[in-house]
Amino acid sequence: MLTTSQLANSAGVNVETLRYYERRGLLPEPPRRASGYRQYSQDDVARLQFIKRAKDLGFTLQEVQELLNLRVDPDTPCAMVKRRADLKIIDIEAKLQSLKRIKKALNKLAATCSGRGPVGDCPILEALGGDGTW
Amino acid sequence: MLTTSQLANSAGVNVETLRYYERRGLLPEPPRRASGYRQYSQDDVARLQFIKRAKDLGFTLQEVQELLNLRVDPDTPCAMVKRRADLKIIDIEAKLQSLKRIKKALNKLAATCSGRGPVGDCPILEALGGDGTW
DNA sequence: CTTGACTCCGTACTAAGGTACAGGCTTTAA
DNA sequence: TTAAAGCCTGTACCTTAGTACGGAGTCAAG
Repeated sequence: MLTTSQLANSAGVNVETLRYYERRGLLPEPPRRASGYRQYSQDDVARLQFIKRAKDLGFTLQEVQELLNLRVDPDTPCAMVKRRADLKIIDIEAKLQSLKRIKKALNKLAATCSGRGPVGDCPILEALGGDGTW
Repeated sequence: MLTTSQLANSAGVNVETLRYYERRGLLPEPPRRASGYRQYSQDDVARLQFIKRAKDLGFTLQEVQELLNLRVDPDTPCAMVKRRADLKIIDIEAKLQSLKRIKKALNKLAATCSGRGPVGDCPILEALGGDGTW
């Protein structure tokens, strides 16, 4: 069982952020001690970490919530869950492609740099294919 | 040569956003016609598209600017450019790992869904390793 | 040569995602 | 047993990234 600040520290976020996430429904309301202090579990650590990472990947809190709520339950037809999951996968695949592109461009830049000779004005854009086609 | 709205349409962004990016220094000030109308080039299309994609990947406009400004020029020591590029690459590698993880989890969820049998309360978190270790 | 669509600039407003108090209890360690 | 540190709630404030005017000049089709 950990306290508010311990949970916050575990993910490197502000204590106030936890309350904000609770209000938004991203973190479930944790049990309280008699004093009213929140008591978090190890599950909450994993959940918070997931939120943080997904957010850093460009997902909005709304989308993060959708990801966390994707589950097989009696109230949601199986096919619908699958459809939603598949949509997210497509989205993620596009992000993977873009990231790999940028990474490749940076690698090229680093290599050019180690070498010699002039390069154009914007190596990043050039490395991305010149014609800007993704 | 394209007009403001043509450039905006090419990336699916608002016209006002272009002016905003120009103010922020993300888009260079384009040449003007006698009337004062902006004239954009094909390079600007590529640049704008890059900005949009990088933004969707969770980079802030500040970071996008840093990426675009990474270049080999006489005023920046080669080693420094390389160091910066390498740092960005590390950052991107972490993002790639996270994305792959989430994708794998979604695939597992979709598979579970197609099958039968009960699953836990939050398949996403479970699929991510159970113990939350990344 | 006019009319509707487009563009200009400056300024103000918005939405998302936090962040910071104030005032008042609770814990904990000396 | 008391002082410092931690936690509670509610409310107000902040930053980032746009978005939306208003008023005025410009362009292009009919």
